[in-house]
Amino acid sequence: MATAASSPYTLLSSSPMIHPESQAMQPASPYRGHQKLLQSDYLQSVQSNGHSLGHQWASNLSEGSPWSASMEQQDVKPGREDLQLGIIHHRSPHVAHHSPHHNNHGNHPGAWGTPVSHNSSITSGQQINIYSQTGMHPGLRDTLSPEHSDLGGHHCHDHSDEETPTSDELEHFAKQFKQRRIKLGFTQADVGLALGTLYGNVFSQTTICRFEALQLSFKNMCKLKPLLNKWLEEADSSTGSSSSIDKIAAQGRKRKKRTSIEVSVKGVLETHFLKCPKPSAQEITSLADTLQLEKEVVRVWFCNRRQKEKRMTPPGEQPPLEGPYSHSGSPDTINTY
DNA sequence: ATGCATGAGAT
DNA sequence: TCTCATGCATA
Repeated sequence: MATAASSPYTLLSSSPMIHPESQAMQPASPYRGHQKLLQSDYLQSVQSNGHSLGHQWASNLSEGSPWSASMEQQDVKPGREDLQLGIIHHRSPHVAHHSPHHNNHGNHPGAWGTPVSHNSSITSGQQINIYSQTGMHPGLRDTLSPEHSDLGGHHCHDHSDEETPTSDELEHFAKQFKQRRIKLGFTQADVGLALGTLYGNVFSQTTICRFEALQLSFKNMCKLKPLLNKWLEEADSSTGSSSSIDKIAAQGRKRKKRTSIEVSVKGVLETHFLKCPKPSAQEITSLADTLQLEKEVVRVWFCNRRQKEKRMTPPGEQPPLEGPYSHSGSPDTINTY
């Protein structure tokens, strides 16, 4: 495997490989959630701004106290007018997408596999999960509150669009998306950039990856789905057409180096997390002191840990059921041509 | 693919 | 200060 030269912090690190991908696919269907509460209450800048990176760490190689003294955020905005990469948008088959946002006020976030035992009303009530309670993983401790504003069954728009996809639907879409993406020869990073180029929302490889792996919150998945779906349409519309992948040179700023927490320390943190997922500032401080970590690091660790819990596909509950036989028995129907 | 990190908004 | 969306850097 040709490994890209890992330049710590210089300029771009765009791998010159237009090579589709090389990651193992996970045919697993992690969760079997069934919750149709959509909580897309916000529709943040979905367009109009293509880049909003702001925190750029000054090249501070010294790891003495990276983020304590000089953390200036001088955002360099690369005026990328419009970058065409790969996809040429020339025709849109059918742009059928209305505003899928009927803002529901605060609901509980995350909680994918939350077994809604009393799901009474769905937002747009149309696609009921037939998998009602086939098998839910105990790994997910729900955040389900008995109160869920149904707000649903009155103004039901029965548009067969991306109203409120179910977990199963999202799961399927993600899977299909990945396959097509790969078939088309795009990397996750390509897609992320393309989204920015086409719609003004740039996403990183990370996000695309997490989407495909269903490691985002339900709400987040719902938000991204339309975008990715659109990209798919565009991409497959221009199949065969010259797909020249151009990458833009990265900026050259840097960020703080990632703190590596030792495994043993992680173990301690985990233990504490199990006891108390939300330690107080005091607790965090003492814990940090004990572990000889900065308080911020500990605090962030807990935050991330909580987030991880909220995402589905709890670590360890990923059934990769792919035995010795690597037969691709996927009855997917993605044949467009 | 993931771990640690940032920042905007909600509390 | 937490949550939530998101990403750089890294394994």
